[in-house]
Amino acid sequence: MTLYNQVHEKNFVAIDSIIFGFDQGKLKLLLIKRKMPPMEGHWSLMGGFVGSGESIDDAAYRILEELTGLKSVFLEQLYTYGDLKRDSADRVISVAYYALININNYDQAQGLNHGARWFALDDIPPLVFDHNAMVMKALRRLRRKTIVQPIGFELLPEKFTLTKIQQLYEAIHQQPIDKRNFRKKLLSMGVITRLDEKDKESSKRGAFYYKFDKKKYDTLVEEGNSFEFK
Amino acid sequence: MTLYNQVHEKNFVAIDSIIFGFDQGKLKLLLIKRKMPPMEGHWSLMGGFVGSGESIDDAAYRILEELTGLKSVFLEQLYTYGDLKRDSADRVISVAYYALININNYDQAQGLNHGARWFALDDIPPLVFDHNAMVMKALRRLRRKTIVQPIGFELLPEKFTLTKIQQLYEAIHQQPIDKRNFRKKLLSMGVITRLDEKDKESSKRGAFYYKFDKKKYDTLVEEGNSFEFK
DNA sequence: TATTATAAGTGTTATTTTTACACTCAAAAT
DNA sequence: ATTTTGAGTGTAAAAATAACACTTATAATA
Repeated sequence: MTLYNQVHEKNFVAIDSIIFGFDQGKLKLLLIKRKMPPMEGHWSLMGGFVGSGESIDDAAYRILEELTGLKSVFLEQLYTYGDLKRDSADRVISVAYYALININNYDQAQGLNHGARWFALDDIPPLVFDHNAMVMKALRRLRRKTIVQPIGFELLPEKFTLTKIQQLYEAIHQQPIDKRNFRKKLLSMGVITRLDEKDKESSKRGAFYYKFDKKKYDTLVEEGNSFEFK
Repeated sequence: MTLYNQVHEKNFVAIDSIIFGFDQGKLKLLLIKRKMPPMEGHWSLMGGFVGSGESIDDAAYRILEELTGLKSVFLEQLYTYGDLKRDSADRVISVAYYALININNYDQAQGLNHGARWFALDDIPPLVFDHNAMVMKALRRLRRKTIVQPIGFELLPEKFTLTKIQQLYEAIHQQPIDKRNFRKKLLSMGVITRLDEKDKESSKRGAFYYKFDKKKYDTLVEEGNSFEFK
């Protein structure tokens, strides 16, 4: 018995995860088929309850790992949903997180346990509760954030071509970008480095691989400059 | 007994409010003296627990009104703090909200009940738990948001002079702004209207009052344009 | 009533950033 | 040898931003 127990009520607190991936030029979302009532069998975000002995960040990482097998990936709190009737079974407050993962690293076996499937963004089915609203909010956040911070790279393999990253930005912002302007600006920021290796998959000529240079980015930030990319 | 009760644990969920005001050219914060253990007598954000029968937004409005007497003011969810040990008495998950109020409308009598006082931003005392971190986060959010949305007006009286709003922006962003450029840009957005009335308080000559024109702003947004102010 | 003091108000130019736009190159496949 | 395909590259116009200083209206004062 502690100080607050006499006086105040407790609530269920859950986590829901919006998991973004990028594949075949499309931004995608990892959804699961809900295995328990209410709404059993419906498409849903991955989620789970926050235990009384874990922080909400820890809970979010635990739940993400359970579905994807991934531990150290980009995961950021999005928003907390606290309407009374949002979960049809009981009063549950849900803290939504969004994750950006490199789709190649995703552990399919684990996903299948939950009936998980990747959906292209323009193909998201109706989801349980307020999950569609969560997705929309996450998407808006992703759009804004990729302008101001170099988090897009989280969705790509370590080595990527300029064409790939342009396609990623086009998918996120859903609009075509001028190739020359894009490259000029991205390279001028000096946070990606060209490797000596070429990708020969997608063209005969081959395209240079680049990688994100975290050190240079950190220096840039320390100097008070900012990544700004629109 | 409902579906989730057998299996999952509940947690205390609280609200904490970062309440901004603007007075005498300074951005200010409304803080209270904590009236109960733990940390009784220390400076703190206004807060309270979320009941099992109210939404978190409702709880935030209720708590804000209790301190300020104000109902329909700008109030937005900031971030949810969920570390295990953040409250020294028990495990409490706290959803932080920030409010922007016109300091003249604030009900002082009600504030005094809670031992409330306004603090200039560069004069914030050490606060209980993680409240100083909440304040910093709210400030960063306010800075970003005032660039992208016309929420600064929430901190001003309905009628304000161009000098006042410039002082507000200077206080928020903590840097001087060129007077001519500021006016040119703000007026060119066409979301404030000049009144026929002058403020004679702060100068002999008098300065025209302006008011924010929500209708024009809404039209601007509908047309796909955006308020962008740096 | 003339002078002074104070904040309000106002335009132009240089610099920087953003946008628009089309051809050559390298290499594999035929 | 020719064709096909995506990779790679520069310049000029337009727009946005930044820098900068004097005049005006009025109340207070001499």
